[in-house]
Amino acid sequence: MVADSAAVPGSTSVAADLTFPDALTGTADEAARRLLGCHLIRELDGARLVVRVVEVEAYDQNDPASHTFHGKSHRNRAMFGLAGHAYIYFTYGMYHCINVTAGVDGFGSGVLLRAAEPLEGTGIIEERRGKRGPTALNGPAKLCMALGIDMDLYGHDLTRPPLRIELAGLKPGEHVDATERIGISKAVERRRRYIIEGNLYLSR
DNA sequence: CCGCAGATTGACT
DNA sequence: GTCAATCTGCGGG
Repeated sequence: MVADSAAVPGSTSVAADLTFPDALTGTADEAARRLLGCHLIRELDGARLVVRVVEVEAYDQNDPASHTFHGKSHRNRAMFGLAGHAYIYFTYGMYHCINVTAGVDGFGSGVLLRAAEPLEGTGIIEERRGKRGPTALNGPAKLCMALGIDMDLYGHDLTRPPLRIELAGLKPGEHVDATERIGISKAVERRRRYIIEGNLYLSR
């Protein structure tokens, strides 16, 4: 039961004995690894939607690609708060993306949720998206569209409904890979995108 | 299959 | 004024 972290690429190790959100108070990379496989539980219009996170990216204040690199602002303030809350941003004039805040209070770090596989409410998710299969959830903005996540949930405590996270380990045989992040123009070479290798619901 | 343009708004070191 | 942690549809090979 110790062998887990040694088998994964990258330098950060992951202890399995912490619960959300205490497991996210370390580095963004540690938090990212711990969020892989977690369940996102959304109550929306009386329905219960559950998805399993399979792709994430780590960002923090020391990273030129991070929204927090230039310090605290009105837009990014949630990232500087306690771990386990929602940092949601609006981009390209029409999309929302969600991060789970990480680290200690006062340090701007978080984990972008990029892709997930549906576990419950698949029909509703596919109907909301007008798409079936992986394409309904395999991208950060798609994920938010599928689950009805927007600025109303900015700063939301993710231990509470209507949007909650429960940590969950990987399945036997699954393992984590670290790759370059997607869609950024700075610090492109940093391998802070973490995926469940080979999962069908990755964004690519 | 691939690549690219257009959409459309707000934040801004 | 610029540009963005994106997605989609369309046109070409």
